Amino acid sequence: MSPLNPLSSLIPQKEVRVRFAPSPTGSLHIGGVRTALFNFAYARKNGGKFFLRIEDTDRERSEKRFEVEILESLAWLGLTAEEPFWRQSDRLAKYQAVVKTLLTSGCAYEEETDGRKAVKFRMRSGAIQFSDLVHGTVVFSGEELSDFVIQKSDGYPTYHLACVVDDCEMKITHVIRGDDHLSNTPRQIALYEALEHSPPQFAHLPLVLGQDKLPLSKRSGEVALLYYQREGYLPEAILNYLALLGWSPGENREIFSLSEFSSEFSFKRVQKTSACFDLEKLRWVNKEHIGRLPEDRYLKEIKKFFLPDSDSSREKWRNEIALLYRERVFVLSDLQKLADFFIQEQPTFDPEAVQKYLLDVEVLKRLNEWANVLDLESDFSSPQALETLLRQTAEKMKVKAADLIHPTRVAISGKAVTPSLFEVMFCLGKEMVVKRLRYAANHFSSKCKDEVGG
RNA sequence: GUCCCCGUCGUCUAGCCUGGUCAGGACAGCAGAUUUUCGAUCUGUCAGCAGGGGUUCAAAUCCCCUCGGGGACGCCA
Repeated sequence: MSPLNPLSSLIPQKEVRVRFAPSPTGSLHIGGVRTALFNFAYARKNGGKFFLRIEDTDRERSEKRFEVEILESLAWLGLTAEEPFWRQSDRLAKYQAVVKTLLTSGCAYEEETDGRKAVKFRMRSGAIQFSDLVHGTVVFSGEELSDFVIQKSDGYPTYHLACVVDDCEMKITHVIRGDDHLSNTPRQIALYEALEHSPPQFAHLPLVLGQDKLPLSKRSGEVALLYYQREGYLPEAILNYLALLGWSPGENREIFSLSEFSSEFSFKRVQKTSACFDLEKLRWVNKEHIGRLPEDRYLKEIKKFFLPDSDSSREKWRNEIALLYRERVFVLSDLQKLADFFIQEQPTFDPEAVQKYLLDVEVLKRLNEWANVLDLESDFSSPQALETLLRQTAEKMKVKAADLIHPTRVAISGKAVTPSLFEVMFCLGKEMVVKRLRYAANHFSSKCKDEVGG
């Protein structure tokens, strides 16, 4: 017995075991990811184990493809669970055996409705109290709870029964799940009692709501994790943002890694109130993570979204462009929209940009001259050389540099907004720049309004 | 309806447990700067303790009520 802490030797330190238990009735959604994340973090924090359990007791709605998708999504996120994972449909015999003992002990009874025979659990009376790690003490009264079905007429267990039986067998120590299960808890505690098993600790996390303040649903914008993956959100950014929904490190720090979150996680800092999913902030968090990526990782990730099949000869060129846009990319798929003119034969002209900078006879005349200058003698060896040349040319034309810069930008990119024009010209190359300047000068001249009025 | 949970800027939150710093930060918004544009960057700024009672010298913080939101009450999970 330690003289410093006599209690430590009396209370055996139980290994922390938690689980994420989705049902494969749809794509993994961001609320589910958040639940998985908090489970994962709590296990990590306590040197415990994180399990995955597929709750596929709804024969109608469960689909194998969703199970596969959930597995892949968790792997992509890096929320790795113990192998192998559990699947409830593999354990029907176990549930049926438990139902039998409950029937025998009188805790359950059969009931026939509309010719279908199910088994119901006899809810006990009296107070049912538990201590929730997020909410503190919660008390329900057994009288308010009615008996409930634990085995369906098809022989499958219902959620409550399967969940409790598995949590017992998996030796789950902490059930960390969404707030929507808070009122299910007294029913499950009654089941633990009937099975003569002590209940685990419970922690009910605040719900993630859609932007409309309503619970996540198909109507509340995009809820599937897969969508965010395809848009080019980084797993670390999604996890970081979701961690912020209901938890904070307690200081003014918002960008952190999964391992930082895991080592700092505590239920003491978990919010009791539900949180709205804010796409704008997620985008910002994603941008912050993109900015923190090592260059090679950034290039590797962006490659999935920009010229993914380019051969090695264009690899260098693609990387130059990607780097040019690095601080402008919020989600990886932004690049293909922002830098589309690099890979298109002709840029797609933004009508507003054209209107503002190109529809002027004098401007187009200058662009033509400028194209000739570039064609004849230009030094495309560096962005700096191009800038010098442009400023000299503007001076000869007796116009401000900006009066040549903006039209050039629109002519070669079709856009009013790009990174530094000289970097863009440099990446695009002499041939393409000259060609596009001449095309614009020619093409838009017919569209200029005769200002003299005719 | 009954029971349970929750209520700090538009949104995410710090502060609450252990009353006493102009209620702090972030995203969005707005304004300004850079003038090679802006959805980039930098700077500044607006905005909140749901309401009402109490306890106290002092309440976002403790207590009660009201109101508001959410959840459960499925042979869904």
